[in-house]
Amino acid sequence: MREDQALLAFAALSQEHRLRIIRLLVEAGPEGMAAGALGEKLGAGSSKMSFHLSHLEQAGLVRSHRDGRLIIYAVEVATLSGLIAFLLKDCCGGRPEICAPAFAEARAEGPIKCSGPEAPKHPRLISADRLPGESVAEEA
Amino acid sequence: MREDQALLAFAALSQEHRLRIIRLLVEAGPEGMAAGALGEKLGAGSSKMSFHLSHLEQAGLVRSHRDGRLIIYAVEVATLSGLIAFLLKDCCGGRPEICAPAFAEARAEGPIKCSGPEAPKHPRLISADRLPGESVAEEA
DNA sequence: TCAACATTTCAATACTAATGGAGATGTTGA
DNA sequence: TCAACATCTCCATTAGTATTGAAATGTTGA
Repeated sequence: MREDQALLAFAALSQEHRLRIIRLLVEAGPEGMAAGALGEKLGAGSSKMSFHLSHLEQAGLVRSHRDGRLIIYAVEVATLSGLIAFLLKDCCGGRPEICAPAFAEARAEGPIKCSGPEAPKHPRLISADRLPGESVAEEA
Repeated sequence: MREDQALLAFAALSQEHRLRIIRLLVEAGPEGMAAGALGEKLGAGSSKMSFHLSHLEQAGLVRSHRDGRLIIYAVEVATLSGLIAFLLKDCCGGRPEICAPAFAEARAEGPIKCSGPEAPKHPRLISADRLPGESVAEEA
């Protein structure tokens, strides 16, 4: 991932509504979700949703396709994983004191092990009602 | 990491100067770097640097201490790893199709393996002159 | 073709962020 | 104490972002 793409992605994720859209879309999986359904979950009007969704799409974090009168948005997995790789590689640059705790923290308490083949297919990690606060053992 | 902290961190990383500051500080390691030295590397004046550095400090991504007439900035490792963990856990939520490629990409081509104990102490992964463009095998 | 619907686009407004210069603050060595 | 230095703070300006409501676009089923 190039630096300018990473900048766009960070900017896209730095807004509350957009971050929650991404979390909902990750949860929704490859089938994605209609703009209206997302707006309903977030309590945001159609115009607002359209604004943020197009922002996310420009950053390459989601893609969309029309299905009848709905427009379905789904997360662009490659960009998200590219962004994580960017942080791991270009930003944290092989310093184990940065990466190792991240891996540990991501696995600890996390419902799912991420890197193993033993991970379930459709985990539903993020429940929408857990979004505002946080779960249990956090704080980096 | 709480959602609001992650939002702050993403916002902080979404600006070209600030992203480069972080990369320079990761490269510099625990000893950190003086504000002026960073400004010189980035070709930015003192006022601009002060603005961006305090932005990064508010986001918890760097810490500072005075050393004589210099003010030394160093990356706050816990926040950076917490942010990666946030992406892995709360955002990508155990979907291996997101995490696994990130790990693979971070390791492939990357000078250093990240998660193993065999990683060198002081790798100098990022050379400043490689910042604008990119290295070799990228594109998520 | 038409009404109802889902979504986007547009325009106005308010807000926040980025920049550059001038001056203030704190530190050093003489 | 003072001049030189490193950095920060303040101010004005400019640019970009978020929000809202109204209108436009495209789709469906009758």
